[in-house]
Amino acid sequence: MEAPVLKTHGCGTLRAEHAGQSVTLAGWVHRRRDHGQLIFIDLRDRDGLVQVVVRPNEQPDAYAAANDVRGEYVLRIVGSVVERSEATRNPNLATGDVEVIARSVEVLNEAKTPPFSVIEDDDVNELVRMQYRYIDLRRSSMLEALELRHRLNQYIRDFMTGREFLEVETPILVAATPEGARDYVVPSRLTPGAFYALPQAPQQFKQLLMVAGVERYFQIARCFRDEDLRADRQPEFVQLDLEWSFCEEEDILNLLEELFAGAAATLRPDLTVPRPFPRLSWHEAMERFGSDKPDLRYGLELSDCSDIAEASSFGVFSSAVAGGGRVRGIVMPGGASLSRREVDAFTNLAKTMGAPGLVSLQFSAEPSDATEDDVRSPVLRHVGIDDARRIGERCGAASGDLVLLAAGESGMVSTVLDGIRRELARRLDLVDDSVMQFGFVTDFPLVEWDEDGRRWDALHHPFTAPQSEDAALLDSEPGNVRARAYDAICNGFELGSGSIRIHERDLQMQVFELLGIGAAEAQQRFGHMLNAFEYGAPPHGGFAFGIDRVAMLLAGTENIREVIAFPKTMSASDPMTGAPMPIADEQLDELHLRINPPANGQLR
RNA sequence: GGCCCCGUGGUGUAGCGGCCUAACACGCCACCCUGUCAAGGUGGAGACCGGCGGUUCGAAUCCGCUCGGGGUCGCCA
Repeated sequence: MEAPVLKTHGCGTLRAEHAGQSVTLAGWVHRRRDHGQLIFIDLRDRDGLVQVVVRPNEQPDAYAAANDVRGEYVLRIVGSVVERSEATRNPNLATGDVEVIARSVEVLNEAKTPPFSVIEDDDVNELVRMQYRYIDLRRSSMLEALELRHRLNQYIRDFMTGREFLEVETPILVAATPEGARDYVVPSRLTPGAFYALPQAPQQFKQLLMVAGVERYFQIARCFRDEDLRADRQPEFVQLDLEWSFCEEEDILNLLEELFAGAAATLRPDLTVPRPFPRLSWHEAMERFGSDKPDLRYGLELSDCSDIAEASSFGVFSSAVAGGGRVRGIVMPGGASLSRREVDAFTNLAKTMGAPGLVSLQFSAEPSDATEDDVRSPVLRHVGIDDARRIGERCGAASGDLVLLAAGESGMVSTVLDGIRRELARRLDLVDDSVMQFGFVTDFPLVEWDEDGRRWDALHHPFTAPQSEDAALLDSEPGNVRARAYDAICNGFELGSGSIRIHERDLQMQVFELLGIGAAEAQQRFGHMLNAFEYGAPPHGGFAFGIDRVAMLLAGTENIREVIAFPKTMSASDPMTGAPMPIADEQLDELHLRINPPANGQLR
């Protein structure tokens, strides 16, 4: 690093080879140890820590200044690097072979006692951390997260540049899109009553860049979605957005595999990244794991017992199947020894995810030759020993195992068993933190039926191409049309998704129609896309993945806020700046806006 | 929108109906101390228990509402 005027060296950079040199350091007081006639100051800057020694006899002024110094004071120290004696070296410190004998100690700024420790990695209330984020970010784990993110961005830029992708910036003030996520909206002053939206993704622009002949585009793009937050979801986030002309699925998946594997190897060489990345179809993922983003680090696969249930005399089972639903199960190895109370805990978990309950079967013998005495279940007399045996065998249960079954609407059953599966993996300690298990999920359905809206909705987005062999089904059975769409997953998280796009006007119109967007509406809302398709649009496809999430996984945390410098709370607010906040009446007037208070009358 | 968890000195926790005019650790302040590096020693300050209301002779402890934080289902094309 080029030294600025006020310092010559980074604190953490000093080594034995610097011994004898005069240095000027500047940084924060990490710790101060006062021995009366000898004061040690651990001085911290971005490079790390070094011990500064201040003695009264040699430099009375420096000593006097050091006496008044407190934690987090900003100091400038002029002194000499000396090698420590053998007995006083500190092997736990990178700079532990040396120390700096201070000639002068200058207080550049004082500091109040921080609201929480910069030193300890305490579990401090996140609200407080966010209120004082500038202090929180001083903690080494947070600084490391910032550095990791920087290096990830750097890696991505180099990688994409090396493959001749062109970084192009797209607008932040864009047109609103009624589909998909709720838009963040910005009022227009020059066009009273009109609004911009903040982009949910640069989707249309990047496709238009393909029409423009850019061929290979990428952007580290800021995206906005006004939806409820989660541990892995923020209202504004950063994506690597890419689009590629004349490519097919294989090109993109291979590119992504190289990118993810390379980034992981560079940033976290200590982690294992199994290759090639497994690929499974959406259908397979849902059948085997009940999730389109399964954690592939462990098994615990699901089994379908719908046929057994259909013929069952147990009403819960038969009516579930009769009503168009399914009955599926998962095995907990060794779960037969769980108490009723422990099994009920799983049922309660299932209830939080929408299941009326769970059916449990605990086998104390091999299911194939289990008698009624070998199966413990609250509903054994309803299910009957024969079906219990069949279910146990179907699920692959062994003696000593617990089978948990969910019955009902297919989507709910998947949600519930996915949740149970994750919980079982935790309980059974099957989650290997040293592995980043990437994978691809392919062949997503093109559309799904929206029961509330009574219409077909694009699963990915309306520009996704259908698979050519399914194109004939677009009119007859749209629900069975597979899209040329794919997701990247890792350790149970969705990293991002992409697709081969439609580049022909007619097909695009056909899909719009399927989605209930008539010709007039399509022209009005997507006219620019349709027009562009008439001026030589190349075949193209692309992808976008969340950089925050990748950074989170590389950092080994399950909370996205830990890798975002200034994140928002669950209510999408920033306790430090107070955003969002009311604006002045003059501002409202200028924008021709009036506040319409909510029914409960509560305003900030 | 639903459900779950949490809210006690600066920080993290304990206390879960009277023993609490609230305890412990770290931090903070003062004094002592020339080799520590989670320094040490002695002494000290600091919360009325998120807010409001209720139950009770009595509440940090029970109940209701509310605010805030976290998690999750729905939502996130």
